[in-house]
Amino acid sequence: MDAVRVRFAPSPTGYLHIGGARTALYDWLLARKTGGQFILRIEDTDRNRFVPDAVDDIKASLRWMGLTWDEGPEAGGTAGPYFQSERLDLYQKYAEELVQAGKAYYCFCSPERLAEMRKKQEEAKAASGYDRHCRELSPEEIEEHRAAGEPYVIRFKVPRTGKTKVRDELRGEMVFDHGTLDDFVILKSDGYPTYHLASVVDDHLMGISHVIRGEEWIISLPRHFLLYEAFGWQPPTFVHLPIFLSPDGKGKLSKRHGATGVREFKEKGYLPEALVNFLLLLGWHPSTDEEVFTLEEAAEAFSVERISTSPVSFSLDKLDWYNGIYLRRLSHEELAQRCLPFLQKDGLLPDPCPPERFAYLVRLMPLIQERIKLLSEISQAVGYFLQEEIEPPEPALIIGKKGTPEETVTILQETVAVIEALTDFGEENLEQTLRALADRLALKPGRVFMPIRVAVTGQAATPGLFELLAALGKQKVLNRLQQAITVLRKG
RNA sequence: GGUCCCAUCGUCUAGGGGUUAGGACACCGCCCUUUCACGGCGGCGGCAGGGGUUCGAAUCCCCUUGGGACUACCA
Repeated sequence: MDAVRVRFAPSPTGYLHIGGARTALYDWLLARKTGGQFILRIEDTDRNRFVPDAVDDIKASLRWMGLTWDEGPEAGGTAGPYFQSERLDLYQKYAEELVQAGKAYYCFCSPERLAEMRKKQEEAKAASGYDRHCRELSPEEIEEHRAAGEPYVIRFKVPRTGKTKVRDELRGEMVFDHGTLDDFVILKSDGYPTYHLASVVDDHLMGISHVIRGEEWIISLPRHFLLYEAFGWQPPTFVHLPIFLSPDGKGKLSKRHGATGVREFKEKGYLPEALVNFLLLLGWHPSTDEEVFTLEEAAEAFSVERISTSPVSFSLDKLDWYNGIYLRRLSHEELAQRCLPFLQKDGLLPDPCPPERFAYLVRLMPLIQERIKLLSEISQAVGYFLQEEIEPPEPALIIGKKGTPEETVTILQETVAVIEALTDFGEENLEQTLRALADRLALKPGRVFMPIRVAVTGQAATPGLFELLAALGKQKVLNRLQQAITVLRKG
């Protein structure tokens, strides 16, 4: 088998979309699995929809996911340039070649005429498509138009009869009748190629062995096969990935359905490991029941044959679960590192963060690692440790469902007393002391612990009380206990 | 409208002639427990419908239905 060369070819018309990210992932995986090359090619042939910082976002998002490319922007390579806008002469040359060979022709139809034609077709409920108006122009007529400086496009001359047999690796052979195909544009009037021409020319010139792309392209497959045939080139293997449907089941996934850009997932606090794993299983399945894969493990297990063909509803619930899995796999140091930007954004830690404060953050990680599922939840989880003071909690929250204000004040006062006497503020000693206190007051441990918890954290759901108190430190604990007592007395 | 693709729990899916139709997420219950999580155990829940083929269809074929894609000088 020839060397595997796959390419991810996004169009810089927006930020890297989650669907594109999956395509890139499968590309990368196939290259890795086979020891082949992963190429990044920027398809910037639409000058109207071009978004200036889209290329940067695409590169950054790919890198964030760990999908580095062997050839492409910044990486270089011998098959470049990797921006289609820098290959215009190539497309023009090949388009012209087709014209010379009588397989394509100049078309001088104005956008207005085309719009009019389309309108009529719609009204007549006829099949849509170019009416081949310029297909049989005589050389003289063509010269006349060109001499007049009229803009033109180059259209591919689809055979009037016959069928084209195409092949998708997952779906097998499909046959398209030429009668359903129109003479599509391959070179636009601004000298830029359309996707059809550019991708075929580049895939051939770059030695691409497998084209992995979204299912929305399968309808264009016959055009691409026709182009390969016209050039006398061998088509690559095509793999069309199932489309992502919106979670509500209405149409394909789009911006209206919440986060669809890779960067948005990053900002929401998802780990790239989780996103990658989630995307991996959306359209691909191993032969085992395994569900958790690192990028390397996935590269080992991946195979094109196990990609599915049915449309995928893009529902996020499993992503949260994956995020939890990978969050818990991180070392405390690493977790802290990843949480840091979120805490800085919320003003809970300075930027840059002094080493001692970072060390304290690392110290807190074991307390919250099992309790957050998004990095963005870190501020809520750890805020009361990092802030000197907390808002006085609501009396009702301190007292709890079953307690009385009087009893709660007593509990808190007794707690202050025993804690003040403590010299060893370690977890174990704290537990011993407070359990003994509950015993002495003849109360259930929970009855004693809950008011303390709320008093020092302001929250009812927190890490274990003793580890939390130890991490907070004696002074803060005492201050907040006092504050709670004051609040209860006033209320 | 035309062309094409797709069809197993709510979701992602395994299963490709003989299975009590398997797993994961979500949901519910129980256990663990100072709260919340984590974890463990259990439960709920599915082959779109109709015809064939076959001794036997979730599995193969056809039709219907449903969903989706495309229908640009966008990709």
